[in-house]
Amino acid sequence: MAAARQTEPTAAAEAMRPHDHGDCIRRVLDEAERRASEDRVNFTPVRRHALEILLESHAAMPAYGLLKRLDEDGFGSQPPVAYRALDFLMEQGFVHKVERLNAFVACMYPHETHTPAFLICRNCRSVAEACVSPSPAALRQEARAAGFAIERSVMEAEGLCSLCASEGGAPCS
Amino acid sequence: MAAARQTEPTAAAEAMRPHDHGDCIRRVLDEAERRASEDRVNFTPVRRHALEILLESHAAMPAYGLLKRLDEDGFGSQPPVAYRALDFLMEQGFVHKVERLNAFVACMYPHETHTPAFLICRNCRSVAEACVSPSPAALRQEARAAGFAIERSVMEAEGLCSLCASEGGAPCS
DNA sequence: TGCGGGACATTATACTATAACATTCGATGG
DNA sequence: CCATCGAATGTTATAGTATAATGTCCCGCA
Repeated sequence: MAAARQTEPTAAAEAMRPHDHGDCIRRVLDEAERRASEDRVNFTPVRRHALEILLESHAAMPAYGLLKRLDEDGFGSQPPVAYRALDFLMEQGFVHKVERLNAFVACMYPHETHTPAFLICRNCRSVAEACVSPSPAALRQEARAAGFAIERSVMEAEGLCSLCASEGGAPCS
Repeated sequence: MAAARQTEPTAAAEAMRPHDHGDCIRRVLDEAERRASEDRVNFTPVRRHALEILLESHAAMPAYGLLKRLDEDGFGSQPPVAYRALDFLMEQGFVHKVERLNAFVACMYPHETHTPAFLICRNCRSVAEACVSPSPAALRQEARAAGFAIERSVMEAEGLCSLCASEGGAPCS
């Protein structure tokens, strides 16, 4: 197992490792619930369930994968079902889109607005959200000089996670 | 005109402004030509022409937009024509994919390997490639701790360019 | 009671990307 | 000279992603 080679227990390192999702699911879901009622937005069943599904999977999930799950659970089978839920969840900052994969992940740090940064394994598609803010400062500087108003930004790193690297290409988890 | 409000003449600021593309097209194309023959890779007519088209447009172009242009110029009308050329150009680092737009831009700094960073106007879809390397260092640090091997990374900022901001939503150029 | 708006349902379609296999053509070596 | 190997291209089909457009339902509120 590659897990023994970890050097420091960072957030990304933790996320890459198998662990009990029960705790983080409950924690994030509670936080989302709280934020939603605070902001007076409508956290409807389908929206809540979509978030639950993404939290369970704890990996990048394509919209049509989410849709399939929602359909199985009785929420409808048409694309807008998934995309509307995702739009809402992204607006609220509960979910990020991983552009490189055309897939979606639940945000693990919903308590703070941030520039998400992902470590994406091109082999098993596992996605760890780094909690660093990888210097949007420099980009903001550039943007200011260009008169450009940044509204959203993403940094994505693709590569091979430790498990996939050590296990010769087998998908991890 | 918003251009008067620029503070510093950075690369992004320059790219956002209308200018004579002739020079940068020739410069980049020459550089690409040189690098291709140096690396013994096959810079075929369709690949070269695809790069020319992207350089002319100097904005994010979708694959099917490129395909349409290639078809008009007699290079074939089927999707693989465009995607194969794009794959080659991206491998060589002559073109970047702007994930957020599912679109492609010619790289303005083909002489050096870098982590591209884009300033994407959500209104006119203009794309300026910033020449800063926005601290992949922090992400690399995280990645190392997680045993994750970064192979490619991108930072994307979406917002409103100065022209679109000042002209109330009209597309620029 | 009527009205307005947000959420949801439904249908259709546009857009993005790749799989799979056939063909061509030039370089290389026997 | 010819075999053949591989890179590039041609061709057909299909998978996957996303949104437009329109109508309905339901709840809060004047």
